[in-house]
Amino acid sequence: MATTEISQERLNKAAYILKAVAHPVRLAILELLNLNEKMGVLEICNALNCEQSLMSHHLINLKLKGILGSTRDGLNVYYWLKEKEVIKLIKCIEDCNCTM
Amino acid sequence: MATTEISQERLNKAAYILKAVAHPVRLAILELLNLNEKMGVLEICNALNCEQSLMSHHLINLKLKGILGSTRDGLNVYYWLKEKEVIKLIKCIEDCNCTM
DNA sequence: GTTATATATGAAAATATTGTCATATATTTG
DNA sequence: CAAATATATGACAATATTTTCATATATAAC
Repeated sequence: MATTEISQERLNKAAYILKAVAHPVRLAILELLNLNEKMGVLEICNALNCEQSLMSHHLINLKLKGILGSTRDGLNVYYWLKEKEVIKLIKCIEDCNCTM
Repeated sequence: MATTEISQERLNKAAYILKAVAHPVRLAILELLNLNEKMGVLEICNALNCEQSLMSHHLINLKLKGILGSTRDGLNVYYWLKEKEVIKLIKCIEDCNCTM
């Protein structure tokens, strides 16, 4: 073992959250909700040009991990960015000189 | 389209880099190399209890994306953390209240 | 050159994620 | 209650990632 505390559980959690975010559509959702406070599902679908069912899957995925919150108001369900910290991840990558 | 510049290409790149990092073993590699400057492959394998061939795949993956650098010295190949910015990603997640 | 050691490679199997589609549920309106 | 609209769900197909294994390559020592 190495000199440091590289706990398996901590790394698993970090990877789990990173995976949740590591998808172009989900990143777009996060940025959108960072700008817009609260949005309905169809509104998000239209803004990101993504089919409703797929969008639901993505939204629920992010909600399950505590990254988004949601509330129903009549027919609509509104989502918002609950964990604003994740926006930093995106900013952070923009500072990287990683290659594609 | 939304009010903002949510460029597809930028999001694809961000997702691509996040995916590279979003794996417990690769996260462990990054932390290890953040602490240790330069390490040989077997050294990393032993520290992280991971089989050689699998480790090579991970290391080459990270190198390809510009996150690690490597150099051969005799029989050994040494890897180092080239893109230190990525460490911030891990720190960033630790500040999150995301659930597992 | 042969042997030993370290690392890389490629194919294939195992597993996980993503996308699609049909349909279910929830709510509102008439 | 029936119809319309918004969202969620679940199964399955498509695709991508991860792991394993056998083997290749590189270098060093003899």
